[in-house]
Amino acid sequence: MIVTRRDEIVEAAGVLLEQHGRDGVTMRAIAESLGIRAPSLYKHIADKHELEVALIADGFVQQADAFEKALAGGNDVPAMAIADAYRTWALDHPHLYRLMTDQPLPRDELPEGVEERSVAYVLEALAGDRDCARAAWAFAHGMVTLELADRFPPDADIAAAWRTGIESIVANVAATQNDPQGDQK
Amino acid sequence: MIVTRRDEIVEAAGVLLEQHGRDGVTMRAIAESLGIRAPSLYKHIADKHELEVALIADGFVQQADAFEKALAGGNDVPAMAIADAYRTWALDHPHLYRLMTDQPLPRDELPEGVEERSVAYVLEALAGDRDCARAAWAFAHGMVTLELADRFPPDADIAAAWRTGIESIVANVAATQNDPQGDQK
DNA sequence: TTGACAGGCTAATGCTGTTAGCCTGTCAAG
DNA sequence: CTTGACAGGCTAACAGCATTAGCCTGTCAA
Repeated sequence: MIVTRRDEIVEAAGVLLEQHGRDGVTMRAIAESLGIRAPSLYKHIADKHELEVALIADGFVQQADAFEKALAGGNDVPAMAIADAYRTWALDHPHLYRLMTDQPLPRDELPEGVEERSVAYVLEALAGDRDCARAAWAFAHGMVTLELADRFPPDADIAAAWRTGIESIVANVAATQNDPQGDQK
Repeated sequence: MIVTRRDEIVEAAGVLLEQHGRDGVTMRAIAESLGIRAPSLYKHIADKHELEVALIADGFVQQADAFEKALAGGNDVPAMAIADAYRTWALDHPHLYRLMTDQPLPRDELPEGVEERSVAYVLEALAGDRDCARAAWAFAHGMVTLELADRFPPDADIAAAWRTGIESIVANVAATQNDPQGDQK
């Protein structure tokens, strides 16, 4: 597998992002960590935005890999396994996670299928119920961003809130499955 | 009620935020909309951060007011009323909403009680169940940010996902109420 | 040997927040 | 009245940001 200069640039940007957060990712810093000057970067990438898109795409792949591993584990309730993996991955890569979710997704610029793969695992874990999958996804995303932004009080039992949320939604899936037409009782 | 120059500055910043998004809020733009020059702003505020904190504090008040009005409405399920108000307010003030949630909350710099008031309504709507309140809050926050970031596919029934999520969590509250010790069946 | 091109470079531009230092109008104290 | 302080403007300037223009050099194919 050949490593182009562009790949090196993206990787350097990724390292800076993890280590120094979003503000640490400047064109000068990226260039410096490669031993060149900032304007030279533009021989390989169009602009900083393209760099961010590459990082985001990378993030989706990593995230989907984490989901896959979690589901493969097996014994757990699938939804809970995904939820754990979601939280763990996000807390392990806070800056990348925020980069991926802070802004409208630049779908057109992302490689085909990269987003879908990640979403597919969530859908699978919720037995294909789209509304529940979206609710679970939103819940997980909300939990993570609130935790990353220190919005929960210090004494909050965050794990309990996760269990409560996921169990509630899973129960709803089960109910819908048993009673697909939504007939009453 | 006296309006200080500082108030005018904060208000001008708020208008710019609503109209042109976060990037539109520059010290020069704020100054220009008041007919003065950027450096003069520093006679009234310490730095841009202080300005953002003021906008955030304002946002919490607005949000809490919206919740209050929603709960006062009455006939609905309280949790659903709050959820609707949450979504509506956020979609009406997308830039302010993001400013409020994008970054770790600068709690020390916020006026006392401003955050608590907003949270209290959510807790009230969930019958005081803290885990469920946190789950519901995270769910709502996640739904809003995903919607604002265009993360749902165009054909997604967002309202249905809201209903699914809130109903799931409310059902869980009811269950816990009836069975507070968590005994089985 | 020539010519093209990849990939560096410096210099410069226009944006950002922010500081230093100056000036002027208002207003209270002597 | 006059004096002096101060509030609140101002210009000039700085450092850091992404980015562009234009130049130079080493490599490699024709």
